[in-house]
Amino acid sequence: MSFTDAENTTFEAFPKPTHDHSQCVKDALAKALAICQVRGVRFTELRKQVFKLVCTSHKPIGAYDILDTFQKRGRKTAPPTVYRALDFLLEQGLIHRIASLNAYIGCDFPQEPHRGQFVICKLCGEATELVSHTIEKCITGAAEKLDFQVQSRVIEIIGICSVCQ
Amino acid sequence: MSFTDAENTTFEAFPKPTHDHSQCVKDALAKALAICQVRGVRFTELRKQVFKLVCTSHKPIGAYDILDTFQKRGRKTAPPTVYRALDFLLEQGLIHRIASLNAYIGCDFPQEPHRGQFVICKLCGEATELVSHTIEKCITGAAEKLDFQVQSRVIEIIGICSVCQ
DNA sequence: TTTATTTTGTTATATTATAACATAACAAAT
DNA sequence: ATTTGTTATGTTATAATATAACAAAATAAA
Repeated sequence: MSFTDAENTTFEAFPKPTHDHSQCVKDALAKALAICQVRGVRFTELRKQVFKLVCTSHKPIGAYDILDTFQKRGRKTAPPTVYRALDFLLEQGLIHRIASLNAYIGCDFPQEPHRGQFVICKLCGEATELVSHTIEKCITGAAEKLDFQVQSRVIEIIGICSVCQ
Repeated sequence: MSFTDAENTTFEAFPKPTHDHSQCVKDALAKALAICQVRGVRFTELRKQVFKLVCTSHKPIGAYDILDTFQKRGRKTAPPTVYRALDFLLEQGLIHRIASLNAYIGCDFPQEPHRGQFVICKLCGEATELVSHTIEKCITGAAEKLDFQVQSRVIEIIGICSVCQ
């Protein structure tokens, strides 16, 4: 369930440790599948497996964590296999990359193209996504004044979440 | 020369290729020196050399570029030497790290502690710094609603600068 | 069912960053 | 000035993240 506040920021509440995560994964998978079907791109078994691993929790996961999991499961996997699947998922907007962590997280709003803005807890590692139109506007405004054509943004807010305080 | 706009965003104009860059370096060095003196921390020769290399241009520079330059100059240097100097400069707020590029850039406003917000040109690699209080407020607002304690942020805007269009 | 395209596998290597321990330089106190 | 503690740098090795280049397999299109 997502919220939209007075400043026109949409966000998911910070994931509570008690929430039913299997439902998150189920929902995310269903959405991803539907999106790929509509777009006529292939949600192959490999990509699905990588996506599921990224969605395993709301903590951003590293490419090599995914690799290790595959290998522990007995699947002989090399880095490019994982990175290619991640690249596909990034292109389709099904996941985001967290630059400050070199890690990947499932997208909460994959239906519509958007730029993720993230709030990341240093202690538990959990992260949640914002879509703030105010931040967007402010960035757009500053960019215009600089005569700068914006193509992408990295917005990551790091600190301590409500659960960990 | 920096500007402040109606949305309370302070920024440097995107560096023009014609600007007198030696003056930038001179100013930055003077500021850095003064700041270190006031704080009673040591702006050693190594740190100064690394700082000068970071300030060589307004393009964020990689740690290994700095390393290579030292080595080309005949100074036998290993990565930790460079990273430690960078860490010092980061701690003192004299430079910033650009997470999306794994690179480092001189700070335009080192006098006062602040969070850098960056606008980075994909084509020429040049970058400039913003200090937008509106973005700050928006982040703070969203964080409050999430009951989240903000410690740091990564704000990087990527696109095409006025010069490269 | 051949052909073209896309996806995945495989090997090697590039890039960025840090751990761990040794030495040197400096500062403070006798 | 000289010992002592502290900070900074040197050195070696390695960890962590990511990509290049080419081969094989799977799928889609003709």
